[in-house]
Amino acid sequence: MNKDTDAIFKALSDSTRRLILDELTERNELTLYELTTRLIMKHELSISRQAIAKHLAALEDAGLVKSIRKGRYRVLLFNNEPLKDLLNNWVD
Amino acid sequence: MNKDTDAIFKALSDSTRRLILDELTERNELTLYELTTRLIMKHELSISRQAIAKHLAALEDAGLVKSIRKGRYRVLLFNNEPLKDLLNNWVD
DNA sequence: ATTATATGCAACGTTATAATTGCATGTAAA
DNA sequence: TTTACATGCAATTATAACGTTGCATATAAT
Repeated sequence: MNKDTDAIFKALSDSTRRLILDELTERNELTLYELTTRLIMKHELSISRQAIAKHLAALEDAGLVKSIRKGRYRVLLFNNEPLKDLLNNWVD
Repeated sequence: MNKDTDAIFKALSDSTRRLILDELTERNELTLYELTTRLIMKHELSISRQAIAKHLAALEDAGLVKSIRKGRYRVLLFNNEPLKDLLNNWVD
């Protein structure tokens, strides 16, 4: 019942955040800008850049996304490590 | 992005509901009454029976818990089927 | 039948979450 | 050094989630 686990499940509970993870799985190293346009264009999502940035904050808080500054861009990296044993208590 | 997936992740996003799943994993076939006393006594949770009933509704909605009436009791059964391939898109 | 027990249902208040808007900062190109 | 572009931060609003309270229903025991 640790705090990290809670952050992970909370992060996964939103469909937009899961979509972000899907995008990052398909094509790692997206910038926030690229991600935003992809979500809006490709997935016809109507959402602001700021809203996406908040979702990313939640994902980073859970350790599911890392981000590094590259020039004026912020590059996003998916980290699935926290997911690996997440359901092991319930699924064999 | 289907509705079921959303219900499952939403169900898992609450720590009390995860605790309920833990209890049902440890000892299947609990009645709502037993579950309530266990959560309150054993885990020192301060929560009403009605609140637990709502959590169970969420878990049932996600297909994670089944319940059957037995006399005046409601017996709860854990079903981990919906969890089995839940993270497969992200974890190998 | 009456009483006790286990559960169901609905209205309400409080808090948390998602998203927007507006402005500020930092970096790159002209 | 302007100007454009990508991102960061803060205040606000709207909605959803969690929990409580009060009452109703159903089954079992006396």
